[in-house]
Amino acid sequence: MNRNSILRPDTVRSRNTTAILDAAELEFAEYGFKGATIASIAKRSKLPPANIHYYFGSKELLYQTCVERIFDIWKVAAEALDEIDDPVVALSLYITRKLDISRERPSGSKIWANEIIQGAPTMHAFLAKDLYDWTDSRTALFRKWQSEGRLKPVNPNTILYMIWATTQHYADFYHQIRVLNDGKELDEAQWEEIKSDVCSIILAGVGAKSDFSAK
Amino acid sequence: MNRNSILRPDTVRSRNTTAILDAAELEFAEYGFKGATIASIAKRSKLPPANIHYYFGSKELLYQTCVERIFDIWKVAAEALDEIDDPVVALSLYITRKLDISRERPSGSKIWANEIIQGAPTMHAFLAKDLYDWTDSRTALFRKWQSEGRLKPVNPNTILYMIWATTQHYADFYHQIRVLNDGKELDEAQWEEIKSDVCSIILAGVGAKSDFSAK
DNA sequence: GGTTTAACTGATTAAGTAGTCAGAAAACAT
DNA sequence: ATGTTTTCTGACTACTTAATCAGTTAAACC
Repeated sequence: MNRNSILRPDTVRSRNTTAILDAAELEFAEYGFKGATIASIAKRSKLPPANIHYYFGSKELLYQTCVERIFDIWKVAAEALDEIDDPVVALSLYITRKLDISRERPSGSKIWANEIIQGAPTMHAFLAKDLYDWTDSRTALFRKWQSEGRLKPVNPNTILYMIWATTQHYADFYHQIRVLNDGKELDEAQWEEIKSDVCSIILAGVGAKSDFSAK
Repeated sequence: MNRNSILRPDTVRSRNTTAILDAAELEFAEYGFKGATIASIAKRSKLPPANIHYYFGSKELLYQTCVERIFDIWKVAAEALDEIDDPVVALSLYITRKLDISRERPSGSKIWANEIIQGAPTMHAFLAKDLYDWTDSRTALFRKWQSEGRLKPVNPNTILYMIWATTQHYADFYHQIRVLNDGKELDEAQWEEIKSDVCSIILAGVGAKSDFSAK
């Protein structure tokens, strides 16, 4: 009955739970909670359906475990805005990290998108508490920068939303981007160009300036 | 209430098909194609489930009709970039229109998001043909502006993606935005501020300049 | 090697699910 | 009124779904 084995070595249990979570992440990302099926997750993970209930108890609990795993990854990117007092460096680093995550783990972003579209039935508490507080302290930082003339006076929330929207667009809408890229995957050089262009547009857009005295 | 009454007057048929399409739009937006159920759409539209099959034949056809109705609305916004040769005016108008649509018809944007997340099983032909061509001609226009020094030299696709991502974010992620707005709906003044800030950030970000000779 | 405990799964259940269809009800024509 | 066509729907079918559970296999321990 024990769960939550994001644990050590190469036990049968750890291998199976990881395989199930990986499969579930793809399935939930593609079809949302309602549209996903245990049978399909079982097939993707090459395990019998009953095994999934054995490890996770229910579809709901599997989903929650999936979501928690995503949060852990996103928290790391969020730290970029925490300790750096230079808007140019802080925003560039945050945007770059978020784009890296969109590239490497698009499923996480898609699950989040599905959740919010559906009105966040599962994540509502997280939104209203953790994300609210985080956003609040970040917009306070933006306001400080604005008062120092290092950021243009626009609504700080709008700045955050634009960064989230744009960076996650490269995960959620990757299929569309690939079609418009002549059906080809984005290559290394293109990803670098995207990072550079998005940073350039946002930084110029919000009028981000490094501290003059430090220059 | 009854938008887009494809059919004439106030017949039983037109009232019912509209009620079903409105209900279906909400349902598909929330749960995607797989997650949506005929029974739930029937309940939303206050009609018996068999009636939906009577009018639309199948879930698939209902979905397609839904999607077509959305395209018709989006095409209007797309025209903003068609005939205006001033990047400042053209981009402002396009962004403003897209934000208006996100506010008034968020379901359309959500259905689109769900479709793309799932790899566009239904809209793929539209993506690869119509959207591809439209995007191609728009990015050509951006390149022309760039050669005239009226737009910063960044990848034109990135500019479009940022506009799409940001404007549609206010539809797809409205729930999150509302939570971060202290649980309150965005009011008229806030929407105006968003339009103004988004235009300001994007225009400054891409270095949009009106034609000097015309000034 | 034998006993206990944990890991697993095939078969089944009960609750949805899209779609069908015979025929009722309404609209229309004469 | 009467007959005829169109519109509509309750009851049904065939299938999918999450979840259960009895029973089997494998591992752990002594």
